[in-house]
Amino acid sequence: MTKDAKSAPTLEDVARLASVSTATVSRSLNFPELVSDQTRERVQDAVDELGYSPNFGARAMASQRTRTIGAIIPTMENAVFAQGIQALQEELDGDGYTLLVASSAYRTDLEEKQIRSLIARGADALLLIGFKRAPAITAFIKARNVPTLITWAFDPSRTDPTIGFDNRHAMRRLTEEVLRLGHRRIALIAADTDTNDRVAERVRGVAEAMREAALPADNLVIHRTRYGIDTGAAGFAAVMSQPDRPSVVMCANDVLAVGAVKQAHAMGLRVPEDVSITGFDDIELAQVTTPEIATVRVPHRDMGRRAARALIALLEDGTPLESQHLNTELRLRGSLGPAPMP
Amino acid sequence: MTKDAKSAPTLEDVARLASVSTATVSRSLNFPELVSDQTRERVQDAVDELGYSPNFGARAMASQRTRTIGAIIPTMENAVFAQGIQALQEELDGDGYTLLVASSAYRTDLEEKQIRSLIARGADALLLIGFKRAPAITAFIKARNVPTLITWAFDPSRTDPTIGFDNRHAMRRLTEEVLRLGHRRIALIAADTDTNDRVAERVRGVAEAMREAALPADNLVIHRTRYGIDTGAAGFAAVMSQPDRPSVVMCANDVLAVGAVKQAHAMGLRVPEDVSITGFDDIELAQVTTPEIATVRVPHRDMGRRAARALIALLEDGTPLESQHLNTELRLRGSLGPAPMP
DNA sequence: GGCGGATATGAAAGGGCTTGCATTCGCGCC
DNA sequence: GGCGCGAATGCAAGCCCTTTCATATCCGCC
Repeated sequence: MTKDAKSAPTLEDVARLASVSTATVSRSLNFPELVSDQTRERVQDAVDELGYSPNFGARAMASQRTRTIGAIIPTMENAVFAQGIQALQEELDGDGYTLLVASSAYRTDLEEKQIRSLIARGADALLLIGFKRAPAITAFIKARNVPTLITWAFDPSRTDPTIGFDNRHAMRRLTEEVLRLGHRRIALIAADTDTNDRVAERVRGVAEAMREAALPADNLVIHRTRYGIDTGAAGFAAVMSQPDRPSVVMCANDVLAVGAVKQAHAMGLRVPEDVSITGFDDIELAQVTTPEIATVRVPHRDMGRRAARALIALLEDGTPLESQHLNTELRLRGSLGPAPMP
Repeated sequence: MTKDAKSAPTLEDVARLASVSTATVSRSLNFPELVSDQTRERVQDAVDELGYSPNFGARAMASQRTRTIGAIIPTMENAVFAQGIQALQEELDGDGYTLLVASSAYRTDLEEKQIRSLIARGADALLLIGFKRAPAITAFIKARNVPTLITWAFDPSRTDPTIGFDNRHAMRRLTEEVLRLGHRRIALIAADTDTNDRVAERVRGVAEAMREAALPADNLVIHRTRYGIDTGAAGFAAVMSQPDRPSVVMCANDVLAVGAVKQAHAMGLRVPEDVSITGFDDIELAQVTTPEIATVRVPHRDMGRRAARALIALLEDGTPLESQHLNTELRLRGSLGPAPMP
């Protein structure tokens, strides 16, 4: 009856039970090789008997590290980031690191709050999506000396360590393919580009390809909306109800594209005979519609895994973070076909 | 030049700059009403100037609470839990609580690890999915005195505080509807029931309805598999390649059902003319296929919100957790039709 | 037998915050 | 004018661990 039922056993409780000092218990748990077999066993027994597990806060405070990586993603509601984060998590887990995930709902103010919170929680490093954020928060991270890795984007002109892909280039290639199929009037459904630089790049990619093909800017209609199947559907309805209908509706991600396909069905339009639809990301969702969605394959898992490896190498051996450029691939599927004859 | 560029400013730094004691700074931040306007202002200025934010570990240690709720969900890879968790998070956030989410990949051993980790991190309360777990870990939670709320399930015979719905009853009602449409041979694609009690209940619900309709147990074929669109497709292919084809393939969740629909297309089977398909959960995904999937609507968001409210009420005012039974609703959609004439 | 050098352990100093208790101050009131 | 009281603040203990430095022990070897 030596312990209060209410509160967790501490190192000291274990030490007392094992008749050693707290230092020895700590070593026995963290550096078993520094302790004699006999002692280690006694300590282990005590630990088991008490059901001891170390207090994270105290440990963080004493050791000044947490083996915790913080990641902030824009949303958990759809699968866009799920795979990459899952891979990140698995890889970190294998090396005894814990991933803390927060979601910002695509809001920069929330992202800032989450960044502060993760740093306050002692995250040894951060993983963020995209480049765009307020200078103040970037400065804060720098001042706190927290290593930070950017993903889901790539920009050679930036010096921030990045493991990602070139959104603009990928979208440009997809657009070139679209143009090759004879499409001339393009609608683009995309999220807000002010806070989402990946989308801004994708939009730019479309524009670039069109410019290069000497098409007037008027031939591109951009519809802004939140991400969602429902908003994709609404967006599709909106762009298709205009006087000069586009022959292809490109979507800045697959979730929107799925909504678009759904809406096309609802409006009695055949895809791709009447209208083509494209997406971006190549999440599983892209292959459940009929027809399947033509899209850009993003190496989500690979990106997550590499990010984990880079962060671990940094934290364990001090290997500096180095940017890595990953390739995307076109996935041309049934939803994209030749432009209908006028 | 009073601070080391490497390390974060502390309460003491702020206190010094504001010419007050650390106690006053602490109070000024946590209980502003206890401090004079003038002092509060000085403190705030110092905080801003230094870019101070409190060290979470130290705070947790000193105050013995973290305003953090831990949740462990089986997977983040699909949307089954996403909505509920999102709602939970939003509601907690509004009251200054932080949600820590971990995923267990449907593995009990991982879930245990995560539970320990969340408790070590000082979670003030836990939210878990379903009832099934090892007695040892339940005892551990009890010993640590961490309030725990169960969700995504409901079992009146259990005393554990639960906010959820009755999986068995829901599936039974859906099955009754299936039988009413003349189906007699049923295939059921479901995840492993040993570790997943929600699924076990759903399976039981189907069996109950069939027994009540005096159908022999042989008329139900159960195919076990992991959750996934691909595994759903494979499962569908498997059950449909057997000699005595079922007229309906019921799936224990929508993700599997989507895979089934996809596979039906691939096999040239018309849904529901040749074969009916049903799901469970009513996630967004269920409405992107053609035809849309008949399923059971689960009040995800409501569940998340209520869970948050209950936990906050407990932590703030000591209001004991009370179980709440939420209702599900059938969503009969195009994928379910009358059994074909033999 | 005694000494050097591993090897194993202990004592104690933080690390940053909260909070009970003590102290100070200014005010109203008798 | 002095007393009591509430408001504002300070002091210092305590939360639980890690880690440096010192100490104790044991071994082999000259």
